[in-house]
Amino acid sequence: MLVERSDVDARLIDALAQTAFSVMAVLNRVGAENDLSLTQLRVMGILRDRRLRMTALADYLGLEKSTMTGLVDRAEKRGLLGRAPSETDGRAVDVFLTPAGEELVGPVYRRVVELLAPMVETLRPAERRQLQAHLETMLGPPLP
Amino acid sequence: MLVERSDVDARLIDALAQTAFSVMAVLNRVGAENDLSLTQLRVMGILRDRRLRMTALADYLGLEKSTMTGLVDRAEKRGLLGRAPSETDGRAVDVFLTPAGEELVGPVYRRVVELLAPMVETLRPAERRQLQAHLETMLGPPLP
DNA sequence: TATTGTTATACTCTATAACTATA
DNA sequence: TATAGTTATAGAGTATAACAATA
Repeated sequence: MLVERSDVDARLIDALAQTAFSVMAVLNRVGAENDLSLTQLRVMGILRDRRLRMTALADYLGLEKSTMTGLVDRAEKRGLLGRAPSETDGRAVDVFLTPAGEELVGPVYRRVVELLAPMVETLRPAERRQLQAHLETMLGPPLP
Repeated sequence: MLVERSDVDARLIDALAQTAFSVMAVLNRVGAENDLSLTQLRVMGILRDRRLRMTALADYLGLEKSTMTGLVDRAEKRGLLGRAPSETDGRAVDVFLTPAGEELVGPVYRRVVELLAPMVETLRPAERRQLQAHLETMLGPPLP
């Protein structure tokens, strides 16, 4: 009998999906604790050390430009994000963290680490290093 | 200098979060290909081999009962899910996949595997087995 | 002409609060 | 009284289509 894909792979993929849901649950929870949606949390994380145009953000997140408009509108009203016209392209708009946004993103990040730590701590140090290496291999090179 | 948590752990947690976003992107995409939201996709996966009450589903997904009502309403209108009064509790409602729902869930699952396979295949077989074992350790025992 | 971003519109997801029916 | 589920309502996230301003 032919097998297209090994059983290990199917179980691995199940485990990846379940892990993804567990991690997302934590991110959603931390978001909720700070009145941030998952997407807003993500935007703030991305802008932590970058300043990006609306379109670049939309592309990175896989969203439409019009969706970004609403997302940034709401975060701007709360004083977390700012908009500024691009210096080099009259059509473009740069988005960045305000000081209040920067003040929020640090504690939020630490809270995520705090909540995910118990999961990670079920593994021994050597296993953690292996897991990290394997995940990083799967993810490929990071953003510049 | 004191360190509260090792650097490996912070990087591991970053890798876990990024992996989660990558997996979610695939699940969202497969959902979109089939006009299913992430949550509906998840409900269908859960009901693949179970029949659950509204409240049990809501608890499992971390949603309010009222949210489940709308979710199941829409899937029921599309003929994917069905409702039936519980045989043992006059207040309760069981939710289950219809034949059309069952027909959809198989190909959807295979499509998810197909799209996640390239990621997994960046690892060698021995590494995949390690990764699977580590993820399963972190996740703890599965649902009965 | 093509690209950047916004606006208008519509639908889904989600929660809270009030309600009905059953336990 | 407590629990299971629905309804009503409201806000956020999302996409599509049409638009204005700039390249």
